[in-house]
Amino acid sequence: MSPKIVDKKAKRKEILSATLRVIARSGIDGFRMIEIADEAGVGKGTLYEYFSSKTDLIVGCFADMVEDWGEHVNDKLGGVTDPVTRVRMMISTTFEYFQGEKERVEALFDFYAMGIPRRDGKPALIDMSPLYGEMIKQLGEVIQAGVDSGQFRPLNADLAASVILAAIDGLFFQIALRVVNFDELELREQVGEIILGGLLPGKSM
Amino acid sequence: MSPKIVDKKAKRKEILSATLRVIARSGIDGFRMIEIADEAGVGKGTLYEYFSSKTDLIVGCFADMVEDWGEHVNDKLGGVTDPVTRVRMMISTTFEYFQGEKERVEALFDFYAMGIPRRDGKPALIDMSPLYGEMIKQLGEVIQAGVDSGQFRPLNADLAASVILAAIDGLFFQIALRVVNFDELELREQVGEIILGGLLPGKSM
Amino acid sequence: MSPKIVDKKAKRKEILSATLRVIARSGIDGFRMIEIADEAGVGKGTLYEYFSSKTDLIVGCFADMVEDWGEHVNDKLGGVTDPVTRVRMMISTTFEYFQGEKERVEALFDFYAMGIPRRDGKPALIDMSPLYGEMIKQLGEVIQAGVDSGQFRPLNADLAASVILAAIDGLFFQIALRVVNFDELELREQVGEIILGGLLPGKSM
Amino acid sequence: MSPKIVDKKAKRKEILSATLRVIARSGIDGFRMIEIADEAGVGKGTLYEYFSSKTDLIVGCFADMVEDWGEHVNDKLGGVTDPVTRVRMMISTTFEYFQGEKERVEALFDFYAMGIPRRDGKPALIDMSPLYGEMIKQLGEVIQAGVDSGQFRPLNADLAASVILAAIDGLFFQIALRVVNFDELELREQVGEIILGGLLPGKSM
DNA sequence: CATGAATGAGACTTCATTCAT
DNA sequence: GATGAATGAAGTCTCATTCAT
Repeated sequence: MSPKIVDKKAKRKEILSATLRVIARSGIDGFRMIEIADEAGVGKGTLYEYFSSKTDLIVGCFADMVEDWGEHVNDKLGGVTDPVTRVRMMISTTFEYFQGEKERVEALFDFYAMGIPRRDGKPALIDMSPLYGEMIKQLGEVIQAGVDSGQFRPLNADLAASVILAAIDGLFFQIALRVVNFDELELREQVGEIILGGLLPGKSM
Repeated sequence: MSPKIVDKKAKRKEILSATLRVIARSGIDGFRMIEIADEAGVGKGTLYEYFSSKTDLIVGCFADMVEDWGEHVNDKLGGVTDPVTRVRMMISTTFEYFQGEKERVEALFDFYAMGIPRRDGKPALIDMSPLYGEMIKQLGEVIQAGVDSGQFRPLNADLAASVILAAIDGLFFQIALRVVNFDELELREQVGEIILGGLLPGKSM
Repeated sequence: MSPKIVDKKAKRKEILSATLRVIARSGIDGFRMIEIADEAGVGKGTLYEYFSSKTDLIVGCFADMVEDWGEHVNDKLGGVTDPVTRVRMMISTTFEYFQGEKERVEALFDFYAMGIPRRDGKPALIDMSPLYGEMIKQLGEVIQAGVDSGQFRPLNADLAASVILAAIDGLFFQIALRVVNFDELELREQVGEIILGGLLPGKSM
Repeated sequence: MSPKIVDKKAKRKEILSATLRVIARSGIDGFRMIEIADEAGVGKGTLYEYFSSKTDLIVGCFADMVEDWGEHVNDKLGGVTDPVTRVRMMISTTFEYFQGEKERVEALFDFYAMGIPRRDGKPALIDMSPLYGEMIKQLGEVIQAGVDSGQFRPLNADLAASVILAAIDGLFFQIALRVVNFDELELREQVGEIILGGLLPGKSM
């Protein structure tokens, strides 16, 4: 009579969380739906109650991570208005976020591979262009503000934004490869300064 | 007595070339061996005369590209000794190499996804750690020379090398996403300067 | 909550039964998994729910037949203690069992071919040595008892057991070849007596 | 001008000999044409100069062995006319022949499996019925002569021939399994007597 | 709602056979 | 005559997805 009460929201989140762990562990091509089911502690059929297909699950997992990352960064940058500080904090909170759960970094490049538009016409599973376009735009505006205020060198703000985001992505790859390790705060800040170094006007350090 | 004479080296190269094009077009998980065979204009069985498995083919394809890139860069950097010039040229020739054949960029992140070490114990298909370790070491030495000569700011040379390589990787991703396009020389040089900007001592530009 | 309920034991048995029929019909090398699936009325994938590989299926099929044959013989020999009767009945019930379903005889030599140890090191798919060792031992003990009681001539009991089992095997081959046909009880008993003849002390018949 | 002179007969024989060794080593389903080529020291294409297909090669190999065995037995039985001696020698020379080259025994049951007529209509690769029919007929005549002369008990001569051939076949199987070993002459003769025992009139041995 | 047994499309890989040299 | 590179048909096995319970 009284239908079982299920917190669909929470179970969905749990499935997404399990998916991230599994992708990090087995890679996107390698993993099987049964792994997700086992990891999430549900039956295989249940996955299809929440996601219409494997692809849908992967896309949902990436979208969830991006949204989560966005919230994390926005929380931290809340009232900060100074351009230099905003850029510096964007970099540091991003490292902080991804290093908080290693799975995020380990899964990241699986998602990236899925985001490349292919020549064969069929759209990439995940269309990341809008995401990157937006990120570049937002970061570019901050940088432009910094340029206008004289805190940054006069440079192509959008290009600078591209490079900063690129450096972060590339460093995540090296972290995933385990050729660098930024767990120590000091190193992380040094990297931040090197990245920022390209923007700051001449200083002797 | 006089068997058919075949240039196995050339045919192997042709298969690798076809493989790169197919990976760029269809992605690493998506492509099927028959696609490579068709693209290379050989029979399916022939692929297995040259590569023992799909994995072997993928690994061979990446190794071939890395080797080719290495030769390309070394050719260009031949007699150059000045650290600043070496770094600048490494960046520019790398962009030049990858943009020379768009397939390289489009396939790159498929390879990257395969290079991530997984928690599940089984080794990554492609172990890129040594490659990156070596690249960081070599670039780091050049940067260190520049630091010693006062041409670069005093900074952690290996970390700076990491960041430069990271920025290049990350920019390739954006190129693959088509959110940036460095086909124009001018833009490419601007990017080079932004990346280098982090290393150069204060200057007003 | 209430998943589909399936009698896995019965379905496994049905698959084994289908396998025997298919091997009898098409031979061990010739048959394809789809034939088994069709014969058993299940999908191809289902076979792999019950057996991990084609080899596993073949091995299981033989093991099942041997077990079934053993039970059949033991049932019949239940309370029989007289050595001569036991040997005679072992022979007759074995013929009875295998002729009860012609597929058994027709598949037998496919299994036998798989039981031969190969020089190349890799173990035979089916290790029949223990089975034959055990059969010889058990039959040998019965014969020895007959020798001790004077019902059989004094002879090497294990060797005699070997020869009896050999004659049965060899006759199955001729049955499969259709050069002899022991469907008639009379012939079957004549054969039994010829085989036994080697053991019994001089008699004029 | 002068065409290469090749002893096709000898090369054919060498290929057949290599085939027997390979079948003994790898089994009939397992072996590959390249193995035969390597074992015979010729190219793969050369095999097809002498045999039209893999099947043809297998059939030729078995036929060759049977012919060779026939000659061997006939040589030994040359002038022997006494039925008992002929039967005894047929048994002993057959053991001698097959144990002379272990490959023969090891390959035998692969051939046997191919000789079973299948229900699916298509004829067995090797039709052994005529061979066995002929063997039974010939051995049966000898036994009948022995029965007529009073040297054998009065029994169904063809049935007895069947049983004797069956016992030999079955013992070869046990030899191949390595559960018995008749390399020692004494054992071989004991076995011969046990087999013959079924035929000889009462004697106390 | 939840489950997992069943399914079959699809992909890799093998290997007998061909044929240009 | 001899060879072995090339081929593609064919078979095993995987795994996303469905659906009866």
